[in-house]
Amino acid sequence: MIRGTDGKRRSVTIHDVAREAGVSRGTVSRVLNGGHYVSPAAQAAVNAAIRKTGYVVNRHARSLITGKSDSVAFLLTEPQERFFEDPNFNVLLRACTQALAAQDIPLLLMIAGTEAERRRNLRYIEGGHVDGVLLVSSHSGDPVVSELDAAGVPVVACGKPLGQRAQVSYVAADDREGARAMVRYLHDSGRRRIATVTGPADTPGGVERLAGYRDVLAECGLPVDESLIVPGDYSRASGEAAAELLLERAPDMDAVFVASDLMAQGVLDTLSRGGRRVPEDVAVGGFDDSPAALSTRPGLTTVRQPWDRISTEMVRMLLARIAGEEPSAVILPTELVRRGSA
Amino acid sequence: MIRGTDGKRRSVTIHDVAREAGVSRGTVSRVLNGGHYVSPAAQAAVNAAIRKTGYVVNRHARSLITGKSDSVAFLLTEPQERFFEDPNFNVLLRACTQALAAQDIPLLLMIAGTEAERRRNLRYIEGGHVDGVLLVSSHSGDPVVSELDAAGVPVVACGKPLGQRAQVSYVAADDREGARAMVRYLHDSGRRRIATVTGPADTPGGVERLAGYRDVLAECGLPVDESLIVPGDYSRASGEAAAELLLERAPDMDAVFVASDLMAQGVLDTLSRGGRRVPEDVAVGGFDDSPAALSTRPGLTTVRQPWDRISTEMVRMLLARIAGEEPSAVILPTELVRRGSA
DNA sequence: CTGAAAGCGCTTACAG
DNA sequence: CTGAAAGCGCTTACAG
Repeated sequence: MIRGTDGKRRSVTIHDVAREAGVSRGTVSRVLNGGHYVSPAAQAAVNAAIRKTGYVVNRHARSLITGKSDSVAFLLTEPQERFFEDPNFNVLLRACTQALAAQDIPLLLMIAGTEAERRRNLRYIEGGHVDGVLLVSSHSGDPVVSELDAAGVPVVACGKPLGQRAQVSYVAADDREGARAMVRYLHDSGRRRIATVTGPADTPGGVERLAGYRDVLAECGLPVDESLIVPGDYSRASGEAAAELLLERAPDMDAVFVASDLMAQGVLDTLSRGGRRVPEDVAVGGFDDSPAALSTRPGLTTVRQPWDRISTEMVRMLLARIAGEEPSAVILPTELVRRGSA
Repeated sequence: MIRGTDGKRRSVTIHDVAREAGVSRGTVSRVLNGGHYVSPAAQAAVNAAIRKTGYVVNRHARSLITGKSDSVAFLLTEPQERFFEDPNFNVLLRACTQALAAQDIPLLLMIAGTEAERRRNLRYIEGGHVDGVLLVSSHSGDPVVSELDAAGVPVVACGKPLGQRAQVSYVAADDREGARAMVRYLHDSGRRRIATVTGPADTPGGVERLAGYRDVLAECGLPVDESLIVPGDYSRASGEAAAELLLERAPDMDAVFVASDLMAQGVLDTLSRGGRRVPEDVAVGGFDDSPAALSTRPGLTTVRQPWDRISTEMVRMLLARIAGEEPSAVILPTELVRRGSA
C-alpha cells in the first residue's frame, strides 16, 4: 500500500517502482519477467525499488495481456460421496496443492458431482480461467475428459482414463504389477484358495488388479475358480457384502486379495464376525496403503500407491503440457507393505 | 472462440457482442452487471447476442477494474497431518466448495503447514488475489488471524479463534451444550463414574467440551474426580493412550465422554483389548459424528456437528463481510446421535 | 540495453 | 436510457 497525492491508500504499481528506480515501466517489467535484456545496474535498481516499495505484481493485469491465468484446477468428477470418503483423496489433494504452491500456482478446487456442477465448472475452465486441469475421474467414458480435450485445455488425469478416444496425459500406479506382487506373496506364504474382491469393472483399478490376480494364478498353475471372484465398488460396505458372499460360496478359502483398503476393512469386519481368525484362517491383502490400513486389527498388509510421486508427477506433467509438450503417460511402481493381516 | 479478420482464433469479447447486438460496449457491460439503466429492447438484443456468440466475460479484465477477484481462499493452518486425517475436514471442504460454486465463486485451496508456506500464502492473499478467506485454524494465537485482519482481508473462521485481539467473524457448533447433552445422556442412563478424554487446551473444542462435562457433573451433584479427566490431541492414537491411562487409574469407570470421534475410535480399541464390553461395562460417547462414527463396532453414540450448516453459514458470512458488513459470530446447535456404544 | 507507445478486455463516471 | 472516452496495471513489439 502507498498513499496517493490525494492521501488515499492505493496499491503500489509498476509505475511506482519505475519512478523509485529511475527507469521506465518497460524495464521494470523486464526484470519481473526474467531479467533478459536488462543491464545489471538497472536490474539492481529495480530490485531495490521493489523491496523498498513492497511491490507485488497484479496478476489480473498480467493475465489480461498474457492470456494465462497462472492457476490450475483440481477437478473431481467422481460421484463425490464415495471419493470424499476415501482417505487417498486427501493425500492426493494435499500433495498436489503443495507441489503447485512450490511454483506459486494456486489450485482451484472444483467438484462436479451433479450435471449442473459439471456444466458450471466446464464453462469456467473453458472460459480460460485456469491454464490446465488435474483431473480425478475414474469412471469409464467420462464426458468431461473429451470436452476438456476438445476445448484444448491441458489435462493430466490421475489414473488411466478408460474408454477415451482423446489422447490424454495421465499418471498411474502400476496396478497390475502391484496386484501380482500381492497375490504372489499370498501364494508364497502357502495359501492355495485365494479369493479376490475387485473394484468396479469400469475403473482401471477394477480391471488391472483383477488381471494381476489372474496372471499369478496362471503362473502358479492354480485353477481360476470364478466363484472366488467377487466384485465390489471400493466402499467399505461392499467389502463386507463381498466377504459374506465368499464365506458362503467358499468356506474353505484361505486368503483374499482385496482391491482397496477400504473394502479390506469391510472384509476384515465380516471375517471376524464370521469367526475367522486373520491371518491364521484367512490371510487378507489390501491395496492403497491408505490411512485405513493402519487402523485395522491386525494391521493390513497392502500394496502402497506412491501418492507423493503421483502428485508430483501430475503437477510436473501438467506444467509441461501447459508449456506445449505433447501428452504422455507415467506408470509408477508400487510397493508391498507387510503388516499383520497376511 | 471466433475467427478474427486474419483468420486466427481469438475469444469473443464484449466488443463482438456489442457489434452483434448493435449497441455500444458500455451497454453490454451494463446488462452484464445487473441490467440497470438499460432499455428492455437493448437488454434483449444483448442477451441474444451473448447467446449467439457464446460470450463469457474475461474475469481478469473485470478484476483489473473492480479491484475484486471474485474468488475466495480456503486456508488451512492446522498442522496438516492431523487435520487431513480428520474426516470432518473433507465434509467442511466439500460443503464450502459447493456453497461457493453456487455463487460462481471459485475456491482456492491453500495449506500453510510450514512457515514458508504461511508466508507465501499470506503474500498471495494480501496481494489482493482473493476477496476473502475461509480460515481453518484451531490453535490458539495463530498469527495468521491477526495478520489477515491487519491487512484488511475479510475472514471467517471455522470455530472460535482463541487468543485473538482481532475481532474476527466465526461460526462454530455449540460445543459446550453438545457436551452437556452427551454427559447428561450418560448420566440419565445410569452411569456414575463418567470419565472424559479432552481435546487440546488451546482449541475451543478442548476447552468448551470439558466445560460442558463439568457443568453436568455439578448439575447432577456428582463429584469431579480429576483423575477421570485425561487430555488428548484429537488423534486416534491419543485416544488409545488416554483409555489405557483411565483403565489403570479408574478401573471402575462406567462411561467415557470423548471429545472427538477419532479419539473415541482409539478408546474403543483399547477398551476391547482390555476386555471391557461396550456399552455393557463402559459406555462411550464421541463428538463430531464423523464418518468414523459409523465404522466402529458397536456404532458410536456421538454429538453431531452440523457441518452443512457450518459451511453454508461460513460462506454466507464471508460474502457479507466482503460486501462490507461488520464481523459477527454464529453458534449452531448440535444433535445427539444414538448408536450402540452408549 | 532502454524508453515510448499500443493494447489486453473490461467498467464507469460523464455528458447528453 | 445510451455512447464515447478514460483508465485499471501490466507486457511486448518497435525503434533507437
